[in-house]
Amino acid sequence: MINIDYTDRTPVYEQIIKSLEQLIVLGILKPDDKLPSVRSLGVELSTNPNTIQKAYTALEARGVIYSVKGIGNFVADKDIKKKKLKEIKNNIKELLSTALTYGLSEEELDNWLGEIKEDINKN
Amino acid sequence: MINIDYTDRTPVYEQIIKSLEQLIVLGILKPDDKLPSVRSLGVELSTNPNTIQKAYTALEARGVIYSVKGIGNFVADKDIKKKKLKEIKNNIKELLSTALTYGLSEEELDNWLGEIKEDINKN
Amino acid sequence: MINIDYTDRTPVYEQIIKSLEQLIVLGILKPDDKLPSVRSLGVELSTNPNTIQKAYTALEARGVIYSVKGIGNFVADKDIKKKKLKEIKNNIKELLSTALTYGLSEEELDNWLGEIKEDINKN
Amino acid sequence: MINIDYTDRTPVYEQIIKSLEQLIVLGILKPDDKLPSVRSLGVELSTNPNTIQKAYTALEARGVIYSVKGIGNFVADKDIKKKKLKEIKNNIKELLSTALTYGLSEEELDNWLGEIKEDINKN
DNA sequence: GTGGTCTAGACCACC
DNA sequence: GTGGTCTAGACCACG
Repeated sequence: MINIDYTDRTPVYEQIIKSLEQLIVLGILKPDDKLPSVRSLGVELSTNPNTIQKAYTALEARGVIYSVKGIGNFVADKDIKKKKLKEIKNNIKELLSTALTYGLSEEELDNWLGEIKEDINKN
Repeated sequence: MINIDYTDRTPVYEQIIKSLEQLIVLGILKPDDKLPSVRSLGVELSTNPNTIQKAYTALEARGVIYSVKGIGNFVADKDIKKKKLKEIKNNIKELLSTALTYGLSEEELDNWLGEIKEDINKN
Repeated sequence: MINIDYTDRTPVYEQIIKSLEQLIVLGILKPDDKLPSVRSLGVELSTNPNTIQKAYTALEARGVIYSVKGIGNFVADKDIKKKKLKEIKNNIKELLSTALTYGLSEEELDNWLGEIKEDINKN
Repeated sequence: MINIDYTDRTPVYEQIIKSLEQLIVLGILKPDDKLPSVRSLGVELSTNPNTIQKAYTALEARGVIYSVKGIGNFVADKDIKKKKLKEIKNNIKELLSTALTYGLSEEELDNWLGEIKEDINKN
């Protein structure tokens, strides 16, 4: 379920975080579901268990999962979806505003959005 | 013209690259304009000339500037603008498509875009 | 496997780049093979790790290798061979065309090529 | 008659040397012809007179030109052509031999040469 | 003065 | 341990 791209410059632990958050947002992992153990996921992704641990610790700090000592890690939050969508919206806003300072006219912008929506619908 | 945020975790040389590209895209630096010398910019940004050199070398590798030994570095490309806008467009497309896989309806998406455009026009 | 000529005026880091590209083209280093670490190669070539780093960074920018932080650098491209051969072909073409503008007749040219091929076959 | 490409990484004075040698090989500048003065060529190429002087000094060291104090610089050698052609031949030989070590078969090589000759004849 | 290369030594993030 | 960034200081080639 999780794919790591070692070619990518983004750290492995961040890729794991992103993947897990996605699985939760998509509802594939539901609240109180048990996450794979640090060791087993380490084997599966052929990466260092420390790296998995780092990802889990970060997710716990964000309140996305909670850990029960000696038992395992579990999905916590139901509101990641909202947070993620808000995040995406802000990113888009920032991108569009820099595009405008780069001289993109409002008309071109509307063309862009049209094209993008078409493109996405194709796939 | 260039501001470095030393508290920012993104490398100084990348901040320099980004700033210079922006100045070029905005037309403040035009083709064949001379860039500040590695030493002078080093003093100005109170950073090491090697760091500036690294940024300049990277920009040259990308074809954004060209360098003449013993003379200086100069703006090369007139098409960075297009490239940058394309880059931004692709980023937006990716963000929107993940938003949709996260369950955003087309209607909500249009609301988003409306709000975003309003927000930007305010400033 | 890599030899550096410090009396040569071409920069050390370029010599390293050239050597590594050759090892890859010759198939001695294959895709996803791990390159020596910047530090170990630095010791081996009795040069500064920064110089190795510079070579690796340039190779990564060209898409010849990819780097994984904390792990190492790895061979990426399988098509360097084609690129290199194309490069050579273009160089030959340029040389021959200037030879012709210098007044070399087509007959002499064919003699040349014959001699050259003989010469190479001897060794 | 002389074009300098400041984008090119090869030093200006070497570009000047190459250009002058070419003019001589092509017979545009003939033995005992007077070369432009250091100052006038400096103005023409909008480059530093020192740079021109450096080129002239190098050409004199190679026996391609001779200088008469207070009078000017003059074309000397009639055999540059042979030297140049020999040089080109050696370069081609080297390129071909590396191409072969890179795994180019003799058959492919013959194809190459055919294509190259065609290409040149077109222009 | 300008770019470019290199060294020595340090520090950080990642695994 | 690995890559990556940065500093300080030096030297060379070029114009």
